[in-house]
Amino acid sequence: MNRYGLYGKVDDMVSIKDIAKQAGMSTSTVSRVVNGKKYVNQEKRQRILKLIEETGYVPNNAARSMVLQRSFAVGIVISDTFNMFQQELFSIIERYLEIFGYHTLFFFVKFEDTSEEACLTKLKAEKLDGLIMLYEIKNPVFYEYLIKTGLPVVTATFHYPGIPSIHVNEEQASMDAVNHLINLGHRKIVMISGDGFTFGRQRAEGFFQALTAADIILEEGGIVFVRHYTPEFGMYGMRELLLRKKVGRDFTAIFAATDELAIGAIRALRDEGIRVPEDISVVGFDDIDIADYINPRLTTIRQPMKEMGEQTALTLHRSISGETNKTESQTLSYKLIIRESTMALV
Amino acid sequence: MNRYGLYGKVDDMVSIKDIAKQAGMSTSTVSRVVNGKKYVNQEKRQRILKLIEETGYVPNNAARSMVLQRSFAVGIVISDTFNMFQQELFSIIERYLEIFGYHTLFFFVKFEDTSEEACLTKLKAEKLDGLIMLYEIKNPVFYEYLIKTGLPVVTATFHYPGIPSIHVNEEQASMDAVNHLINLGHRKIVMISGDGFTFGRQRAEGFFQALTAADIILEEGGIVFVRHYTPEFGMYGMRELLLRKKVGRDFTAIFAATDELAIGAIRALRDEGIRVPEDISVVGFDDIDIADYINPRLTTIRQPMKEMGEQTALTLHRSISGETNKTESQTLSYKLIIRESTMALV
DNA sequence: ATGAAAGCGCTAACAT
DNA sequence: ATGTTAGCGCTTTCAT
Repeated sequence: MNRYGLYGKVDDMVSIKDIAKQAGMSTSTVSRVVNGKKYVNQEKRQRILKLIEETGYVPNNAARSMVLQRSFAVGIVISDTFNMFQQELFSIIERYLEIFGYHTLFFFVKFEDTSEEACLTKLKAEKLDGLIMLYEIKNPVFYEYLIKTGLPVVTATFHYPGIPSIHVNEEQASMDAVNHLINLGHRKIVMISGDGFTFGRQRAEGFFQALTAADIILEEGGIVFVRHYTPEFGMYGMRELLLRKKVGRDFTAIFAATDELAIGAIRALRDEGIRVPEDISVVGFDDIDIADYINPRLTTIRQPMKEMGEQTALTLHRSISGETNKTESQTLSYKLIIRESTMALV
Repeated sequence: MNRYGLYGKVDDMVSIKDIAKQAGMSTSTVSRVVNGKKYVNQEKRQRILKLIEETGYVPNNAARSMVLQRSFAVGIVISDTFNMFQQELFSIIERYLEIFGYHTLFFFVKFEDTSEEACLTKLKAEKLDGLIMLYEIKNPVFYEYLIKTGLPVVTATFHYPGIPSIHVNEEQASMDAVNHLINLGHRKIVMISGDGFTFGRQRAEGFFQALTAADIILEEGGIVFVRHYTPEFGMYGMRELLLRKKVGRDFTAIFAATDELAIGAIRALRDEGIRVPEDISVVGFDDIDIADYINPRLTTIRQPMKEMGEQTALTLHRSISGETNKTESQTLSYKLIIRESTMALV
């Protein structure tokens, strides 16, 4: 190992000094050119530009970040097992962030307990301009740090007191989903949700409320909470429900807290020869891309992903830029998408 | 805007100086403690450790990266519209990279022409320890730069001359997939692939070869190349095929270059009332998680994702560490997974 | 309009 | 065992 890099090759990275030397000028002048400042002679500017072009010079981020005391980078905190909805969302966010001129740093948090702490440590090591949270960290210390340092933050798909968030009214949306089932004549409705995050509880809450509003009494064991919002766990959840309840007699419809849960549930039903929607209607939540391609095509709640991503990035950008228009949380509108997985009770 | 950060709050980031001052020692000593070096008095070490704990001090990455002339970060170049296979793959890679002590920087490349260039520029701005490519950059200049600088690189799922890669024998695997169909009695087989990347052509090549080996002549128009490997384009591709060919008479089976293409194809077939596998057998490629959950469950080629991810990370790590055991490319073994979407021709 | 010099936070070589 | 110092690449006063 030598100063030219670990792998024993000469690090022929060109620096601002190289450009300056070759141009016969000072680094200050080069810096001015690079940053498009005024007060540089046109000829010299051209010469430097040419040199930059030829050498492929790009300013070093770390050095830049040091002097400027900022990184032009925003962090995105996300589950390392992000689901399709989250993927689509962060792809959109990332694209907007790039438009606004930020780099994006991902902080994947794993399901283990130590991971949230590790995430905070990694965060601190960067001079982030801002942070977007797509994963609901549980440890309050994390939020305390964010608030203490005054780092601009926005959360999406969940809310934490004192931090602007972009989200949908989960309860309301879930009520709409369940009401769709009720309007179709279903009275015996069960649910699969997850115990992991707030949205899982909120969606369950909406489920309860819709039932209550329709004077339906949820039977004992009519809801299961699984560990992850994946097809696999949707399948497990459905199997559990099937053990507890008899199709037709005990339930004719099911509300899954996410599309992926719904997909797993449908498979479990199919494994038992139960047809969707003829025997059981299924409604999901999120409207991930694939929801329109599976068999049967899934009835679900569409979250306005594009708008969510855009607003999340924009809100953060405004917060970073110091536009102090008290960026409050935004509740975006969702939409019930009726497809093939639900039908009227016969 | 002030020197305390853009957003007008005091940047109470603690630095090594703060710790040193509070401890009444020099920054060198603190640095030694932070980096677990020897030659520090036990008492002092304890005191410093306590201070670090209390203040929540974490060394600044940018500064570290500057002196050390390396970042402890490896870049991952990936499509901004990465598919499920790629997602699963990079999640695994990211996990191993973390185990090896690297940060991960993502470089999303978009479909636009300018994006590859922009990616290279962003790359240069970082003092990366290494690079993993999951997206097949077309511009040779990119590779030239990598080779010229001697940056450790490994590509996964594709190969570029002179750069170690981790992959599967795409042609062979495709031949196996098609042979499965042939063994089932199918002789009239069509294909949907994409024109984007090498693997799309390789999979098509395997398709041709399997046909040739079985003395089957591919009819004109029996293969369509779509723009993206998504369900949506799988649907378009299938519709095109349906326009050209008559089910049963002209084809009884289809090979899709990816599972996502297969999923879209199946939906297009269903839209026309054509049953899978009764009327048409379908085989995909990748074995993404969802392949086992859709209806019908998909017959496909399983790529050894876990092993690919592990080997990719490991190979890069070795390359960075200077273990010069000429890390050659590795061809990993795949497996045909037979599920419900294929059946014997009746 | 341009350059010299200081300094961002950190590590390592050198001195003690 | 510990401190002093130089310097990583860059930007920005401050002179000129």
